Amino acid sequence: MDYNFQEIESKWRKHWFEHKTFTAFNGSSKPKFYVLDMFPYPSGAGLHVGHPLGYIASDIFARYRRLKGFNVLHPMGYDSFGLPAEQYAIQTGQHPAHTTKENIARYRDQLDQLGFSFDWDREVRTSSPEYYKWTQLIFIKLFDSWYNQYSDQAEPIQTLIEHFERSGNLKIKAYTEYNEHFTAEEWMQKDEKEQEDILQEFRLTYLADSWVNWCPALGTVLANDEVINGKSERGGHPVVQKKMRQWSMRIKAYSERLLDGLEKLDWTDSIKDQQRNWIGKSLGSSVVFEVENSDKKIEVFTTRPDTIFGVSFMVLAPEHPFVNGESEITTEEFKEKVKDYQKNAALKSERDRQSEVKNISGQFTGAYAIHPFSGKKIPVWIGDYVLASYGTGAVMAVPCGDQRDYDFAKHFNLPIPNIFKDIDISEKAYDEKSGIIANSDFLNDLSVKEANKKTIEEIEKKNIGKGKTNYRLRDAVFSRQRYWGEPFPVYYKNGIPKMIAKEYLPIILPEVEKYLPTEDGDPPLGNAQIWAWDAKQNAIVDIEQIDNETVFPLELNTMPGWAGSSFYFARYTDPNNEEEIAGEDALNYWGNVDLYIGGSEHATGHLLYARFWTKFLKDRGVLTYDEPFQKMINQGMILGRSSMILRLTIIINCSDDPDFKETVSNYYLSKNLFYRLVKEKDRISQLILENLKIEYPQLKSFDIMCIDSRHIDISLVNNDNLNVAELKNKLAEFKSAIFILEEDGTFICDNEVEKMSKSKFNVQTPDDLVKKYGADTLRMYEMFLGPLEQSKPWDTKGISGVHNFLKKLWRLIHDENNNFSVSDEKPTKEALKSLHKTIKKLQDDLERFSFNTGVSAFMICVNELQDLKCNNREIIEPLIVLLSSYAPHFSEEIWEKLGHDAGTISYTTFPEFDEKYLVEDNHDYPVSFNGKMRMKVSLPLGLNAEEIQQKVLEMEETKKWLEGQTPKKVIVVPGKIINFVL
RNA sequence: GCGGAUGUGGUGGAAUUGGUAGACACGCUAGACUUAGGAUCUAGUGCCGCGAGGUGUGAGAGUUCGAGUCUCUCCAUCCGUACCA
Repeated sequence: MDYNFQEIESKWRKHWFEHKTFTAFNGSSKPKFYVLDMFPYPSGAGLHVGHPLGYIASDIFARYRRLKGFNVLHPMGYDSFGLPAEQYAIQTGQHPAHTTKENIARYRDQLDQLGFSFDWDREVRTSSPEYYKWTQLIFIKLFDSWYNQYSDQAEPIQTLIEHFERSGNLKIKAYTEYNEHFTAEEWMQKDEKEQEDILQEFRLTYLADSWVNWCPALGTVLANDEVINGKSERGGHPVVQKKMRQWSMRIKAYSERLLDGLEKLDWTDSIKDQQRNWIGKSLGSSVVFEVENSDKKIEVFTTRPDTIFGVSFMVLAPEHPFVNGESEITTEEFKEKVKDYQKNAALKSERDRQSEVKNISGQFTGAYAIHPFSGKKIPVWIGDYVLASYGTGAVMAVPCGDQRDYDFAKHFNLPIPNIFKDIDISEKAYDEKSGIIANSDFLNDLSVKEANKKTIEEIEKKNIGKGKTNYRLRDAVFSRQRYWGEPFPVYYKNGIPKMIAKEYLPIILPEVEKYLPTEDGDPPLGNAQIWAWDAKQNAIVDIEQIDNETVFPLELNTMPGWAGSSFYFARYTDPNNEEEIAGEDALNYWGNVDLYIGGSEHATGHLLYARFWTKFLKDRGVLTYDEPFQKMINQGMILGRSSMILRLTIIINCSDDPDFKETVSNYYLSKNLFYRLVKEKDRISQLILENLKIEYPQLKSFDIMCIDSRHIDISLVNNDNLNVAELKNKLAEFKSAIFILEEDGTFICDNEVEKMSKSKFNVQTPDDLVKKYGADTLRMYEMFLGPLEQSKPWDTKGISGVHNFLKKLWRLIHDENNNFSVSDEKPTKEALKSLHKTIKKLQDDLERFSFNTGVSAFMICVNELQDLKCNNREIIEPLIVLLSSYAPHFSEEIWEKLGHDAGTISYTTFPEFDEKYLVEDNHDYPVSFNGKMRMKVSLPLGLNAEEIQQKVLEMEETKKWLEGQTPKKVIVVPGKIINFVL
């Protein structure tokens, strides 16, 4: 073999490792550049070919920036807390720390194989105590903060307490949903518990009974983004609503800043829009409706105050306080019916409610509200299309202007007053925000926009509401009933949560016997024996010692997966700092991430939470920037090609009794036979019969009942051809299976393109390909596959093309005996042109992250050099430097052979592009007549438009095409095109 | 429903500011070398046509001397999200 990639690659991997070639130093006269990948969760399946896609891209870019003279930070780590390790632990009893360690080792091996230029000295693991110490510290800081809306930032809770002590909460403008007022005296009279209850309304993390997505199968609570279509993201188990005491993050306080911050980020519109929608800002107004014969007032939020005269009924969420418990407004007559309705609604999980979008349900409460302007009586209903968790949990229904209200009104025969001038609402609601308002007292003849403004003015004048902004974003539940996560630095003194002081962090995850919840339904940490806090000794002690005097119970929940990943980017900049998350110098030097590469699936999870924490940490002086990721590229998913075999379920009859039937389901039909099953039924049936007869000689009749498909391991399949013998050998269940083959003796599988997953047996690991073609080939091939941001099915068909390119280049600079050989002669003009064209193309491609066309540029260049038989040092050397970001091992090898110090190619400089080599004496102008290209003329460069026109008009060929006509106009773009308009 | 994308040969995909559509690669066809080829090299390869030529970027219109690219309408596929008042 002439290009011995295996030898070359292991040589350079070793060299880089031993020489720490890619260590990044804090502080340098060079400009900085921070390239970051979303760190992986180290799953048991190892890396598949989709994982490295983004890493390869970021590595190419990091190496490119190094050549361009930047001090590059390019770290890697592991998001190593998570559910799979825990579930594995539940099944096998293996400690998650153990499996996590093993998985990380495997990941590291696989990553190393690919020649990444990570600075491994900066590795972080979210599950290591040295790291989660900081996660715990941030939690404490959040607890110790409130959001001051005057300064528009988070501030220490102490300042709020001082304020309460001085003047109560009357003059404060804080982010909270607490709406009672107290004076300084009243504050001082409250006991510790009462004070803490109030403070919890302000703290940025707080305990609350909240409706949570409870997953009975996993025995845990899930965040909204961990629930997909009413099922858990992991495992797909059903999720129901449950009220639990949970830690929550007051992310809502940051709604506006999270929205604003998007403006200055260089992210795709798609992700920005997803975040905008998630935050869901809407402008409108609150309006208070009095209730007849009651002192209760129903507050609603509406984005359409202009439609206030179209209100014909009101709807409360079934969970609304006014239809529950003491403050109930339901009349005696309807109490029973309302209770029934609520019971039914509560039984429905979120999923059921969703799937019943079209089903309209509701119940009249017997109560009436009073319209604030017309004074009319408005019936109050409850209905589950109104959500308790959005707005005030109550709506003023305007059936003529909102389709849902319209449907509700039609269904329950409620009036639908029309308040739009010249609009027909007999079929459906008119929900456009335009038109003229009618039948609306003081709003008549106003446009929607004017009426909106006018109504808010009137509402505010009457003091029954005010202009208001509402956000869809909800506070993030932060507790998980799991073992394998960060423990909270929290203990409970008589039910009051207390933070453990910074000096005693980290609070290390205790050992447990079982990873399942306890019998009482406590989280797994409830199984820990050594899990109580001695507040005097400041130490974790045995739970037996709990006396609630000096020894207290510790929090049993752990933190969610997104905790550790919300600040890791900052930790990389100063990973060994034991005093702070990162020192000021490191923060100031590296700043935020310049380029972040990862999947778009984290749009409303990780990417939102990381932004939230960053803004918070900036407020509290921990970080120096308020957006973590300046530019982001979202790589597409690499899909797998699954192979499936088609299974027949056949009913057979082997006796004379027609009712004596048996079912067999171990017959498999080759794909092409299956597709011919309809057309050539008899022939295929005959084939099946022949096979059946072998096993059932007594067979009288048979009938195919159904056909289904089963995933099988793609390693047993080659070009859709199943290796039947190996399958039978490997899996016992197929030992006695019958495979009905094609005429040529093969068994063809069906296939489908879908997400790679262990359960579909379609995972392609990079290992085999690295073995067969080398890491450089795989790196280039993954880039060559197509635009980085596009999802695409994995397909190895084209890999030989990329491999050939490297072989070709190798041969170009080696003689027949595989000895390195370059010419020291001056290169030809053509060769220089080819080189400089490539430099320019490559640089442009890299700057716009077009990695696939970059690979093509190399191929074109090498093809040209091969045609020119050019192996001049002056061409090869810069070309190798260009190539070093894509194919680092190959390039290092040649670089050394060219006489440079080993391992120095990464820190040489990117070749300078010189336009002079591209300048041609002549340019082939396409000449078109009326826009149609007819001929090409070669003209010297440097002529102006007029001269070009003159020259072309004089040509015989031109005259032929003009056929004696005089052109109306001649368009000449020097260096580009000549067009005659006839 | 709403939001975002994407539609180009047999296939993956190029075409950066409107200026020679299909670069590059796979595949395929033919040939050379070879004991052999899943090695290497040469030529060809959008479609129709012997050819001149015609035609061609999901469909239809428009702007322009000129449109894959800009505008409008529609269709298809994928992703995200969903009773948000």
